Amino acid sequence: MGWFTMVQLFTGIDDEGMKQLAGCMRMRVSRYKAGERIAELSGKIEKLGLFIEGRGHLELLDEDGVCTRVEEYREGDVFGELFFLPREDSYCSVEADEDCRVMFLDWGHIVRPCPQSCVYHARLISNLFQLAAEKSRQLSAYTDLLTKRSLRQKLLTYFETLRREYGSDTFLLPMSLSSLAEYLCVDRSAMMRELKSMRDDGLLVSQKRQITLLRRK
Amino acid sequence: MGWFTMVQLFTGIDDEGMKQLAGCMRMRVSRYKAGERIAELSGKIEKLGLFIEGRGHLELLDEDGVCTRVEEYREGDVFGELFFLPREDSYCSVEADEDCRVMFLDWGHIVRPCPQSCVYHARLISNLFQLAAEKSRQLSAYTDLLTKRSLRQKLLTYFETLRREYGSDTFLLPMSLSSLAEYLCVDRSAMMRELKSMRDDGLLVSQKRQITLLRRK
DNA sequence: ATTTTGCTGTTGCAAATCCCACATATTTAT
DNA sequence: ATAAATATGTGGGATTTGCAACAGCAAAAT
Repeated sequence: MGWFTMVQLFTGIDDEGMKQLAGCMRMRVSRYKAGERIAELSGKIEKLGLFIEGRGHLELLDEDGVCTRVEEYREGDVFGELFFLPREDSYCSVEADEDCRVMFLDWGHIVRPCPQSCVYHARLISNLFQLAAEKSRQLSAYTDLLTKRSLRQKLLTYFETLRREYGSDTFLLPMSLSSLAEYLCVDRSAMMRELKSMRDDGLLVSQKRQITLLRRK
Repeated sequence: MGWFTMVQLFTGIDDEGMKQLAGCMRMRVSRYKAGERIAELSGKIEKLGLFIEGRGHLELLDEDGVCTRVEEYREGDVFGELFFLPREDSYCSVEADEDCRVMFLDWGHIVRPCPQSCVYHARLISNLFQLAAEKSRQLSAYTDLLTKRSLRQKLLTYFETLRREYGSDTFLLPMSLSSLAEYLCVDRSAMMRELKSMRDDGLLVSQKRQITLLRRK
């Protein structure tokens, strides 16, 4: 089987299907050097890209000229207006952090009814819906975090998702403590203090990025 | 033209198209009394509903048995796993707040390639993608708010979106000040204090729900 | 007409959080 | 191997925010 079997966008599609889709969707692969611009996102759904090799990110230039990295991409990740629809008045682009190979699919051909009305086409659409739904879920989970009123609640909520994900009370944070503070939108020193306080209260054991939740309930 | 022309889900679809789709999608309309359960959402995309009449909401029962209203629906609004995909371990349902009429579309028939590969079908799918993208954008805008570190920044960010929306420096808040505080996840009295401080600093004029932004930049 | 309920506006005080500064690992680059 | 950059851990002190309480007002219910 080809490389694409590992890509969520193409789950359920075999070699035969890929061959058929490649023509039907006008798939094309482009190469980019680190630092190059891969695509610009508009206010309408019209592009769909897939990172085949290398890493990149989506950045947003706000009206004050401030540039922020909004999403990070690596092999297998998709981007496009379906997943991030910029406001009309902002400039938004996907940039290569390393040398990349990126596949583009023509949006018009995705939505347009396939002359052969092939099952592969339907599967691709289904996969896209799945990806869109998961993206929403992810965003919801994040807002759920942010709406928590106290630092402790934020940490616990986040740790809880990690516990579920790893299926274990002990896990390693997938990022540095500094980054975690940023992610939770709190001050790092305040977070360290709160972590200590949670250790003191017997809620968890922690050392560097290793956390063990106690008091399962 | 029919009532459905005003519904985002059916934009671009005429009477003829609706007739064709109705059979093709196995559309069916059900009635519910206030308080009744309209649907349960699972962890897989398999349902799509549309409020034709009446209001309702989506609620989530978390593992501790705490119930929260997550989304509110009125005429023309859609719901389903595409828009809110619950975690496997949670119970999630749509409930009627008033007497309702709700249309259901069969998800299998939406994704399955249409034997006639009709353009209406393609348009519906396209509309669904559009709705999914807008849902994501909305969530992103909200997280953007919540990631702001200070109360003042939260207020300004929110007011800025209202200014854009209304196209005017003066506007009426679409909710009570109390609800706004909840929405921004801050204490109401703290918010009132901050509003006063912003008035003192000449950033805006405000009285009750009426806001006028000064210092446009 | 009266009561009840909810929204607005304000205050003192307590608690949580942020900012800054420093010391020590640990990792990365040269 | 050495230097530089980044990550971790801690603390003091200023600031922001949350909490609780109250009063005036307006809308809605009785």
